Amino acid sequence: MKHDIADIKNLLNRHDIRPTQIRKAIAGLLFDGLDKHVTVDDVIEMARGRQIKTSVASVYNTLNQFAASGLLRRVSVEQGRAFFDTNLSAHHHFYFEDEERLEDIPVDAINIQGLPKLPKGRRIKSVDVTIRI
Amino acid sequence: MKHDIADIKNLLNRHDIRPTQIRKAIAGLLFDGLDKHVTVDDVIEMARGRQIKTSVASVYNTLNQFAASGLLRRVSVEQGRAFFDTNLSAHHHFYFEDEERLEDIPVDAINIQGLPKLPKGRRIKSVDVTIRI
DNA sequence: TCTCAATTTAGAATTATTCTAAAAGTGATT
DNA sequence: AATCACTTTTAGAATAATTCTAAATTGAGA
Repeated sequence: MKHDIADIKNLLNRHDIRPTQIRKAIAGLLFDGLDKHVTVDDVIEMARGRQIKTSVASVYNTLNQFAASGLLRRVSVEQGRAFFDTNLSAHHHFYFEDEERLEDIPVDAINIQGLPKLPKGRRIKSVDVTIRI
Repeated sequence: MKHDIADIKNLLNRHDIRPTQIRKAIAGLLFDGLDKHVTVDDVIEMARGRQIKTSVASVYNTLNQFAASGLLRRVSVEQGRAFFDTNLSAHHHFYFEDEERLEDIPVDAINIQGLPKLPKGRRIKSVDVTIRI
């Protein structure tokens, strides 16, 4: 589902994020209904391509805040750059090492049976399955 | 199984790595029979503690080479530092986010049934399961 | 022991990210 | 619409992990 401007504002409001200019602009780039895995540089380029004037620091601020608010999922597959995933439903990843690129694996394509018992006082924050290919 | 000096030399030879001073020294620190997850800084500190004189660049060179030769497994759970895992048999990981620390999960504690079909011309390099807690 | 390619090293360079503090924007209230 | 209190944005500096460079050192084989 593609979001229009009102949807984007609503989405931000629902997550207690003040819908400022650049937040709306970046949300508009990211939440267009297509699942994406973007780096900070990707977002800077996308913004440039659509004449959105912003700064490197703002892109970092915004993506970090979106991730902290549960609007994006941060994916660590490389020791260098971070990827941000717009697909928030449960799923896994292929990582194409040579292309430095992620691709979603539907959750039901992998059947995980039985998780290990957790150390005391811990709860699961996420279960990440990455298949490197 | 704890390795003595001859074992370490043999281990490097078997992996076509010239057993130089610092390589033997770092291998001696890492391959003592206990599974470890170390960062570059950890190794630098371990070396210092045992009066092994070396440089930051050499630790990077050595760990990178060990990883490339299959003597270590590089683990990417954070966007910043790399972890190097001395346990080469199949297993998974707990990642303690607050402590920035890894712990092994035995392979049979998680039962993965059915992997997705791979994109054309690809083969699996690794299947990494990380449970963030 | 000599030689030469491989290795080590200190420090510079690079890259991703965070920090800082000043300028601009925001939303509520007159 | 003007004011006010706060939040956000931004350029550039700072930080941190890692790689690069080029000179010095080492080590395996003749």
